[in-house]
Amino acid sequence: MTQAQTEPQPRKMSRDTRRAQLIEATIETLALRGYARTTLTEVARMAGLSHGLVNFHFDTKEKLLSETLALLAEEYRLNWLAYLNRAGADPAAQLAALLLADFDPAICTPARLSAWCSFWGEAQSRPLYQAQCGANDAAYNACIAEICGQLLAQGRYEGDPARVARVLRVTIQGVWLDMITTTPDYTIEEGLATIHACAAAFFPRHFCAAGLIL
Amino acid sequence: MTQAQTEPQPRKMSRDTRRAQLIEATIETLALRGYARTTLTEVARMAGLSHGLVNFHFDTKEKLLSETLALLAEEYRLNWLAYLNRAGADPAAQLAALLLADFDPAICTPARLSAWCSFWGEAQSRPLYQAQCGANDAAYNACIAEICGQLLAQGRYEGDPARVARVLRVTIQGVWLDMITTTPDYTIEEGLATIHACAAAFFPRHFCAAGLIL
DNA sequence: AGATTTTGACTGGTCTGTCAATCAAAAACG
DNA sequence: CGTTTTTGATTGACAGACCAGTCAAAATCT
Repeated sequence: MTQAQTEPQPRKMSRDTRRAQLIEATIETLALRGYARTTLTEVARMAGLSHGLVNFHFDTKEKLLSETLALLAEEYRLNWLAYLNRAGADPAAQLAALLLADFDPAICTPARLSAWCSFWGEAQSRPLYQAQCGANDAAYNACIAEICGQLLAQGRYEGDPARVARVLRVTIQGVWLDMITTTPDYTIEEGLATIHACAAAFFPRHFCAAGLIL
Repeated sequence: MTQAQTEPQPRKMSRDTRRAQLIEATIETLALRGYARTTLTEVARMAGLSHGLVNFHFDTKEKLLSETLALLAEEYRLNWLAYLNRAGADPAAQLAALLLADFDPAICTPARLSAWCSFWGEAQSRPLYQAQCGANDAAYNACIAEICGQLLAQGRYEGDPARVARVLRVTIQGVWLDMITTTPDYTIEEGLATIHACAAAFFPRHFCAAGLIL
């Protein structure tokens, strides 16, 4: 999790355990060194293992990065789906849940945020990101747009659902970026407050700076 | 501007012209190949010149990238300052100018947006970005926060100036990201409409989806 | 001619992917 | 139950490729 050569570690571990360990080391390396300087040797050192083992488990560097992105995407997807399921049927509660989901401590980690950012930086020039996350992103966009549409109708607000949804979505993304680039980085609470201020601007009878009203 | 070996080109050009040409080729390469795969050979080929010339004019790859980022940052800064100066003293007009500035065709180019995105992806792990853009970003943030504060006071709106400003700022950034990553990419008009929808949510008596009111 | 730009080959270093050897655990055996 | 064999994970050295930076020679300009 942290650096290298800490515990002696059992020499032989299950395939899945090692793969998970190496993917975690990849996330840490992406965060610490950036995409361009993420090397197999660096990842291996971060995991406290040898270089050859990375190729043994993942064949190529590209597959390692691809599976790392897949893990991030899947844990992100499962997280907001879980929040959404717990929220019930009320659109305001659903929206509040979606906003909260992205600041869950399991998702909103410095290392994970930085890793996401590294992938975004390369996304434009590689099919990898779209192939891995395109469907997930589309599902999320459709979901938050649907919820915004319902809330706009229910509260008799004016506005285009797609645009309101897009503003909320990119505000979350932007706050994520801020949280890792600005110095000193601000807290999860401040990030959430910013999103809630945005939601309150669009839905003033349902949201305030502290979050959902009621 | 586009690919390589098009015109025969005069062999000897002024120092500054060549440098500008190589920087432009760097932007194109960053956009096309991403940060990690941007090599000096690639940049030189994009400019239709030889590899060695890049080192002749910029010494190191790092200096080339640094000066490329400096150019982007400076043309960005000059652009919004020019828009702001033309806007007069009214905070609503100033804010409208600031929002429009980021969608100026000279700034809001696919290649430039992609290049920015490449730098953001590496920003977290390298001091380069902060050193080059930290002051500019801080000035921009202070400026838009000041304007938002004035407009909030003038219009008797409620809200924290810093948070409103941050939402507007990251919405612009997020729309930029969307414009290059989503398929099919949407137009500058749709991007502007999204920003205006956001401004209208915070300042409903000054902005509508079409922009500044009055 | 002298100064400056431009080229392309070359070097040293780094990275990825391969592979034979090694090692630890499990399985088979006596 | 102790020993041997098998299996599969692990290592580190190595080869091939690529890249940044150097430089001597060539081309171009003044």
